[in-house]
Amino acid sequence: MNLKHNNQERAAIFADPGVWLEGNALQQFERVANHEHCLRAAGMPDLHAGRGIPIGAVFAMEDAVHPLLIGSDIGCGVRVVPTTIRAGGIDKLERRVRAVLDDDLLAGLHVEAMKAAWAFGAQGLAAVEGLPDALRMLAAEEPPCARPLESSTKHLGMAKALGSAGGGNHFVEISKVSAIHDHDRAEALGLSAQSLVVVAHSGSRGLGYETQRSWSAEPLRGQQALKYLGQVTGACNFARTNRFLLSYRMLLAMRAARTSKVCGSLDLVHNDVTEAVVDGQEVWLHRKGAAPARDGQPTVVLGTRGSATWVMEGRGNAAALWSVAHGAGRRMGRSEALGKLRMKYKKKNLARSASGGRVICNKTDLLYEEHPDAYKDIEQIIHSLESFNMARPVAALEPLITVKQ
DNA sequence: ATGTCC
Repeated sequence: MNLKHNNQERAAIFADPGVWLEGNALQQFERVANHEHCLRAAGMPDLHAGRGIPIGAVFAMEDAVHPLLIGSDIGCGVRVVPTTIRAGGIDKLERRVRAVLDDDLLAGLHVEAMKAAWAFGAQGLAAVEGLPDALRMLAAEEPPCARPLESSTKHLGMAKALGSAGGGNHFVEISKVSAIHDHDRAEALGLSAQSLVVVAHSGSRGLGYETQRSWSAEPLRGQQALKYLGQVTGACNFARTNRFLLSYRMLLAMRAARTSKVCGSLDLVHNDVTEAVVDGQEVWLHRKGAAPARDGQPTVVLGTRGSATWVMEGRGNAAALWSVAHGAGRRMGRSEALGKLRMKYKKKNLARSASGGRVICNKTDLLYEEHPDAYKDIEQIIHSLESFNMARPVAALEPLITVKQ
């Protein structure tokens, strides 16, 4: 690769030789890495092309914050909620999931919930009177969030997006712990063999989209940067709350929406900007589809609806900018997947994945675009993360019921 | 990705 090197480690892609990387994605990565203020760049093994900016990468930028590197889905991430419920009959579970999808989770308190979400994250829902008691009790267990500088009034129109996954690769699912690789770590996280787990992948919906739209493509410094970062904080709080609510809905279906049945939770943001020190220098760490992987801290790498999601333990690899892949990474673009997979699979066969999981999705195109075949092999991604000492496996979560709506 | 193009 033709990268300007200050030293050999300045920009690198952390993927095993066997991991396929699309030429366009490599070009996009190279272009950002060669930016004059990019101190370091790390490409994850799930690197794939985005709209100008590659997805599955981390960029350490000196001097300024670059909203363009974050894009519209500010605060996008993954939540994992382990439970004490043992995997059982899937038919009954699917019926219950379908039943709860019609409920109004927020009981008509969308605006109040959104204000609380923006300012305090999921914990804020505990203080919203009128919400269901079970929801408020679970919310009270949530960790506190950073406080944004501004209020949320500008984005109140986005309130109704709270509690639904959105489009694209977003989903909420019920999985089971199908394999445990590190018993001590798994136990510490509340993950026991064959127990049910909720996995939610979603972001800040239209709120992040509007935030991004309100800024130009220019890098931000000083007061401008602070203002943007405050909005990122609010969008991240909103996105975390959204994942909390998506998870809560699945917990309701599992009859597990109470603190005694929930074994903690993980919530990892893979699309944001944070402060860090790289090579002794303060930088803005832009994560674009890359999950944090600090030493000894848990992280999550998403599979597909037909392959396992992995809970891992970060190794704090500084060369990889303390990050891991956020998922399997696309092998095919959306239109490519639509074209190729429509030939290969009949629509009626898409309601179940090859591994037997159920899929609840009323958009036919999305079923093809997000088909497991459109993604790289998750095992290769996990192996890459191990071989580069970025993270090590803790437990595999096999999807049982995937909801995309 | 997007209260997403009608």
